[in-house]
Amino acid sequence: MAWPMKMESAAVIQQAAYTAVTYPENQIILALIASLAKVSLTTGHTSPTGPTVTLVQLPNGQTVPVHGVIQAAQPSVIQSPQVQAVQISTIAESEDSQESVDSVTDSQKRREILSHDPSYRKILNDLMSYVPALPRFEVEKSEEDSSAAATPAITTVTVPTPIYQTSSGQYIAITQGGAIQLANNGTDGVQGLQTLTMTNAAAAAQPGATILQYAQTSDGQQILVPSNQVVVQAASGAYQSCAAPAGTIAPGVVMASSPALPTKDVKEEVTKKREVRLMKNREAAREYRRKKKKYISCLENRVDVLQNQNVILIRELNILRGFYCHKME
DNA sequence: AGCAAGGTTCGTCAAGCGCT
DNA sequence: AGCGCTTGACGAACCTTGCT
Repeated sequence: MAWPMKMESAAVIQQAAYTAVTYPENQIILALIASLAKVSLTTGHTSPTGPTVTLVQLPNGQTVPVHGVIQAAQPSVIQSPQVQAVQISTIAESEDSQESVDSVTDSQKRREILSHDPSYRKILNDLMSYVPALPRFEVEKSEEDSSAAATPAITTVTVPTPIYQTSSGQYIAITQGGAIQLANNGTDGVQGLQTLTMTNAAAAAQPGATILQYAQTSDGQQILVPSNQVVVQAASGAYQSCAAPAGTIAPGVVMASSPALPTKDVKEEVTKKREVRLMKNREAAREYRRKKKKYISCLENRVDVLQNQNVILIRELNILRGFYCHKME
């Protein structure tokens, strides 16, 4: 078809050149574009209110001011997935492909969400490490990280998560309010839910203290209690917890620790330490695998982005080839 | 349904690294 | 040096799939 074309072709050339020059890996394409079209691009300044005006000098010496169609120099797709998505959708629309529009919209949304993901940003930064001129994403601390940071040190160090599992598979969660919830492992978890009410007399952690203590439930099972809490058994038989001033126990209260835990038994101590270590490592392994999965999914998304970008560039190259051949005739 | 092969998930161990 | 965290490797248990 005949180009209504000077403007459009110039815009395409400029867009292609811009796209290519933005990504170092596209230098070959850029060289090809330059050799094919033999155009020189002069990007005008962007007024605060108006669009960029780009002067495109065509091989015959004619200078074409290009408005509107050519967007002002914008951040690279590689920097920002959202921008890439816009570019893709523009071209997809011109291709009259509803399917690709839909998929692009989906991926746009997906990338928009992902762009806020620290793992994704880290990947992007890694990928951009060979493009020093381009700005980096600031890797945000994830929610878990920030929440972990806000957690008092004593809690994190001694008990990473207040959920414990007994030797019989029961799960024990110690809530913020100090209640102990018991849940049976397996399908009947709800049925087996029990609650031991605990009164947390002082929320403040005692820094530096590492106390391993076990409370015994009604069915004789031992449970691990955070080191900043002392579990005592009141006269009524109810279990209570209070802040544990390091090494001191209020007189007159009966410790509910298991009789099977003689404090001077080194073997027991070693066993308990090992259990804590295993529990921590178990949690760490879970967390590591979770992060790994997230990272892999981000990489997969990155593959999608680059594949789309590749399609765009090839398309633009073909257009330019056609334009060049047309000019030569 | 039963079985085997392959895949996935999870817990554990151990090495390495950074921090104090 | 000791400690805690991260991460690769390994094995066990469980799940999925294809075949008979």
